[in-house]
Amino acid sequence: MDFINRTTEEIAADLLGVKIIHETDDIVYTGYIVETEAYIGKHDQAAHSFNGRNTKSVKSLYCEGGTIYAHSMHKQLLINFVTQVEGEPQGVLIRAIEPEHGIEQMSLNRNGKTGIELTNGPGKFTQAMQISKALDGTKLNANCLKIDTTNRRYPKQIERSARIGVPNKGIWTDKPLRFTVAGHPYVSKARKRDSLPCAETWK
DNA sequence: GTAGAGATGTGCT
DNA sequence: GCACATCTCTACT
Repeated sequence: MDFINRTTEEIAADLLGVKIIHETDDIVYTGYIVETEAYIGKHDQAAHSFNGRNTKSVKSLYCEGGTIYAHSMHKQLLINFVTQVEGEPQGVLIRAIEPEHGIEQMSLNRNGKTGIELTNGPGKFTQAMQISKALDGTKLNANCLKIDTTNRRYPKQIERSARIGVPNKGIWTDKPLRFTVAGHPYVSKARKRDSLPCAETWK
């Protein structure tokens, strides 16, 4: 996976279907990415790095591509993969996954929830997979959080739409920087009548 | 199942 | 104090 020599939008689209792996002491969680959002650094009013903002909490965004940026929000934890070269603060937010291994433990982590409620939101899948803020600033595949681009899947169809939870940000509110696997039931805010069985959304 | 309000913690101002 | 890249619950269809 090349996190540097492509635009952040291309990377966000290519991450759909990639296998994400989190190894803990007791169990290994895996799943497939089904929803991402691109944040385009200094020019993007919705990005934490807008206008070159560089405070302690966003400094991971300024690292080189492949670094993990973890940000807490309303008691939740959100995970981004940093893109581009060092000093260019762009990244891809991981919003939802289809769980594969460790589902029973995910259900316990999620207070007994089952089905799509396990991982169909950015704060939900981090809770289900027990991802911790300690990963902020570390690199992908260097520690317990990894991606597998060999045993990955490929979406039949990719859908673009405006990003979620980004109001009043001028033209950036409506920009189609959100990428989803078309029809996938684990995509956040999806209507159930619009979704297909998981197996039918992959090539 | 859907829509809307309230609850929350962290970090910046 | 306030703004948030959110979640959950309640009330209603």
